[in-house]
Amino acid sequence: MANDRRTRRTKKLLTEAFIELLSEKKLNEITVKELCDKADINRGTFYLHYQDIYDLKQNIETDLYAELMELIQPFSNVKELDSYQLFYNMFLYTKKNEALFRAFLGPNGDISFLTNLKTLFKEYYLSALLKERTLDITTNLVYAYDFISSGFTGLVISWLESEHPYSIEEMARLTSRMVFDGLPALIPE
Amino acid sequence: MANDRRTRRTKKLLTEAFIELLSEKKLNEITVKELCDKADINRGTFYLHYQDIYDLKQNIETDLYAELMELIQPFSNVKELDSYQLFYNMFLYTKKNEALFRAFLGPNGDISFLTNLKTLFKEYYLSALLKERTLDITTNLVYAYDFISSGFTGLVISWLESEHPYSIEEMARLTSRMVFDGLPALIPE
DNA sequence: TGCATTCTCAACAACGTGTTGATTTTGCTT
DNA sequence: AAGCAAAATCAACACGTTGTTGAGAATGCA
Repeated sequence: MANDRRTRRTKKLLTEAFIELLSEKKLNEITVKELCDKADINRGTFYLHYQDIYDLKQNIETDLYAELMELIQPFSNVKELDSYQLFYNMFLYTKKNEALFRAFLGPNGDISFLTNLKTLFKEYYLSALLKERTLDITTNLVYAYDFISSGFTGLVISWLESEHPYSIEEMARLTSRMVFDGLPALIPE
Repeated sequence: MANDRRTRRTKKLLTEAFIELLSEKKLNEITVKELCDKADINRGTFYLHYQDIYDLKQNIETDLYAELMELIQPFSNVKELDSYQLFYNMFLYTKKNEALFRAFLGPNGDISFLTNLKTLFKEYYLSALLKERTLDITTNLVYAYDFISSGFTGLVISWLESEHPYSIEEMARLTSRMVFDGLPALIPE
């Protein structure tokens, strides 16, 4: 059932139409009927694959998380962590999936997607540090990584929304500076 | 019309019921009917004050922004900026309006509320720096403040969701350290 | 080619929506 | 305390979306 060409086609069309709709209007304003009209799919067919719009959204997100984990995974198993490279890869990935990230992180986006993204990043990034050095996990440390992962995802969002005037390299470097040196490093004089 | 005791009562009841519902289910799952049942208000009355659920939400948010601006305003007009005090006041405010912030920033929350919160904070915090020192607004600087405001709101969210094991003082101090010294300041040894 | 699966189509009851007009209740005003 | 205006209630309405159904057509697979 999952690997029938017709099924793949249907899911693909619905997903594309959904991303497109999400750039126009809020999630709650999107009806199944409207989505199917845009995708040119019979409404009954939609219900063959998804329970409702939110189920569809959930499916798309789950696929994204899986890909992201594969991307981050290698970094948490290395002797010496290259933060810059991690940031770089993340920025690169968001650019490659730009339409999707814009939809999920933009004004009509989904706060739980953002939360999951931050959590994912935080877990791997923190565990990478803990493999580099033997440290106790303190409340301080957890909050510090909350700050960093939120700051980082915030940068991703601004970067996407501002038509990325900075290159991926510049964004990764800027992130590194904020994480390791703080604000003073970015204020002239 | 706005200052009738009946109107105030209706709006208050609807708002309270809404916040309560938002802690249970997602925004899109909340129907006008359900909301009015919970608030024990006639459904027709709801439409006397709001267009729909999202209009109600918008109204609540707008009130919040107004209060927040009054809170931040003084900080952007001072000769020497006390960042710690600003963070402190913000944490204090979120604690005072905890139910509301939990609803809007929690799993069923609203991404545009978060965005607006970040923007508000960023604008005032950045303009405070620019009054302290005469600087050009560079892309670097704007992104730096994106990072900070996202990190800060991220901390607020984590803090609220973790039943705040740290005091407001500790959170404000931790934020300061992340902003001005970066991660190394929080890693022991 | 033949079989199974998927998609389409039309129809259905059920439900929430937004609005209406008539009526009752409430609160400001003097 | 009385009178007037404004707000809340109630019942009813047409409307659109939802989720499901059964039968038939189209498509992919082997």
